[in-house]
Amino acid sequence: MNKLTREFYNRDTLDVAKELLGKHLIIIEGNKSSTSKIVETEGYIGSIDKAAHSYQNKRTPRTEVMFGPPGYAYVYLIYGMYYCLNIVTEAAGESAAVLIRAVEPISGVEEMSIRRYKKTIDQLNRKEISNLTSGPGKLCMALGINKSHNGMDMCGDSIYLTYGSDEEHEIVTSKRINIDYAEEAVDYPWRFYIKDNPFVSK
DNA sequence: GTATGGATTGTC
DNA sequence: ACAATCCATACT
Repeated sequence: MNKLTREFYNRDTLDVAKELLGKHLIIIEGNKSSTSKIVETEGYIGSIDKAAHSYQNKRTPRTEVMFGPPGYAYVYLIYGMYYCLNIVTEAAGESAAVLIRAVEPISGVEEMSIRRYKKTIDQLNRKEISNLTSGPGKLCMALGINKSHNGMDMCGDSIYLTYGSDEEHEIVTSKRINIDYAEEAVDYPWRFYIKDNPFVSK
């Protein structure tokens, strides 16, 4: 399957956020791999967005990767417990990224189940299955994404995206989640998800 | 050095 | 409704 190239990410952040829906996220580690379908995203645009870590192009050790070239991973720890995965967008010098808020498991699901619940997939109940990857922290746990992935090239060979299947999907647009502090930016319609997909965050 | 709070989740 | 849990950031 064709990989998304760096040029895909070198564009308007909200266009990238919308178009990432339905794409497949591939992670290779050793002889194992996982595939999941992106079903929910949010755009963050440092130059104008009070919800972004890099608001007003604030450059710190943490936000540095967002100022670099597009197609790299920005991974940060939230609430002292969970990691969140973003893909850097727009040209180097801009500080913008797309937060991957939810994915649908496709392959390597046994590993996801173990990482998330220390149980095999057949031991999971209905609720646990629907909670495998239905949130930004959940999907990082399931996919084994951590601080070591920060700054990784997502156009390389160990973590990358493909065009996936060409299934139709309807895109829903909404306000972003859990950014109550962001004043006027709380109302920006920069969250996108696939309508009726069961793995969209709750 | 100290203080503050968060792009979340699971449980109560 | 709220605790868990800790690091990045801002301030002294």
